[in-house]
Amino acid sequence: MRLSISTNTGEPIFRQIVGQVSRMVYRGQLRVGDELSSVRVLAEELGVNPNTVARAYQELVQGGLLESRPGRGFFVGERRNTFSDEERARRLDAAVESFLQEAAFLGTPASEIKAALNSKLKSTL
Amino acid sequence: MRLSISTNTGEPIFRQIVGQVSRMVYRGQLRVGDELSSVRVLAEELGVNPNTVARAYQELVQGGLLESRPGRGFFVGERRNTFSDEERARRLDAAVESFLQEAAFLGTPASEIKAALNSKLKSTL
DNA sequence: AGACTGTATTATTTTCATTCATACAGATGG
DNA sequence: CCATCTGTATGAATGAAAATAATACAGTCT
Repeated sequence: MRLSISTNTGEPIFRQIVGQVSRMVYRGQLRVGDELSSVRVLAEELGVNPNTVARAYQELVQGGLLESRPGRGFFVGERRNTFSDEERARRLDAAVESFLQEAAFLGTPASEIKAALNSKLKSTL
Repeated sequence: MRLSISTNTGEPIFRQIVGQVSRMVYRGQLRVGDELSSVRVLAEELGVNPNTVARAYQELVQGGLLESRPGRGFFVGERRNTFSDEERARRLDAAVESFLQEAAFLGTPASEIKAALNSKLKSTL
């Protein structure tokens, strides 16, 4: 399933997994019905504890991207809206704000900010 | 200086300060030569430890936004490039990636992603 | 039956942000 | 000159969260 984690970034491992799987679903690299690596297998591949993977997968279930079939595995599900409009807007706003704060810290011009975003949106979707 | 922090978000306080000051400089709400609230005063205002504010300010000095004048205070300085092009590109890329991961997790359409970003770029700059 | 799956629980370790308590030196104004 | 601001530095303690570890149990599949 080709996931990669970094341990030096401060970004929690379970959150890295959530983010990467989210993007793979978003891009269509993972489609409805696809089965994910099992908790234990992915944990082995990444060299982390199974509990950590399980937590990430649970988060993705809560987020409406995955379905759990006990005894079988985790599968990409039909997208469900698990957040209220307010909650979703609030989280998106926080994400934008966080992004712009880092861009401002780096002194990145607005044009360059848009370019960086657009390039990633086009090249991967 | 109107800064606001939240303690429930998981985002470290010192990082919130760095981000907010960065944005104020980026917007021009803080201009070259302007003096910032002193470490102890801002700490009092925010109800946090002076060390936390000091750490944030130090980070902003490292980032090339502020200058420290011992015994006098912190001031907005002429913007210095303290990061190599590679480092800057790397950090910007990481920020974009993090942003897109959250957007993907929320299932936000590309059009909405751009809209959210553009609205913040226009309304504040 | 055996080997996988997810799930659950409890305890422990680790890491990091934050607080607390001081202390010291430079700058400033009365 | 002295009081009071400023930044800087240090070391210890606290707290919270992530991650690990060790099991155990139940469902599924061949």
